[in-house]
Amino acid sequence: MAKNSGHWSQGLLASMNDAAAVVDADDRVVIIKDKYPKALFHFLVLPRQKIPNLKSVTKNDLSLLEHIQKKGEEIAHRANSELKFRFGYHAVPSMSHLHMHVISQDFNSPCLKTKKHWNSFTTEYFVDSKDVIRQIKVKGQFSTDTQRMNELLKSDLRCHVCGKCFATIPSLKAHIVMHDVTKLKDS
DNA sequence: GTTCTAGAAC
DNA sequence: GTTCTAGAAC
Repeated sequence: MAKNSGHWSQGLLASMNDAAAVVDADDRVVIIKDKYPKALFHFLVLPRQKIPNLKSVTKNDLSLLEHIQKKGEEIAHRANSELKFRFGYHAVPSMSHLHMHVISQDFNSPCLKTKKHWNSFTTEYFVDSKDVIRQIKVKGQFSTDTQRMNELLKSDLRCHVCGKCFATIPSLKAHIVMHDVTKLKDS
């Protein structure tokens, strides 16, 4: 076993080979359930090709990125066609191996516990797949302001539906369950 | 990425 | 006294 292969940041590689985690796969991608889902439905779409992160993506990978998004939209619709979903990448991911999040916008999950969790899915730290693809098309590569992104994670807790601010995670969570996320579809 | 927990915040 | 957050993890 190579050094570091068992490190927590390599966990997605193990999950890709875990039959219990995999929900779908084809010749180019594997789709797994997030081990600690931050919403009712939370999947990760990973390319079989070993791409560490967005920084190593080039124009040669555009069709793969589009395939990843298409497969994500499919699994979301199959999981629940009523809920609003978002499809995108963390600007500064913790886990190695490129992965696109497919996450329903209820954020109703006991695994969502911290300000970092919340802000990583509701601020610009979450980059829509469409915007990643657009940037690769225009600039040929993905770039991000890491320092600014890490500051965004410390932003005040703000409801992603109505914009109201909250002092604590529990008060925010009590608030967001009152929004009917099925009504947000296509908004 | 999570777990654990000290001490801040209430 | 309890809730909640934030930083270390060798």
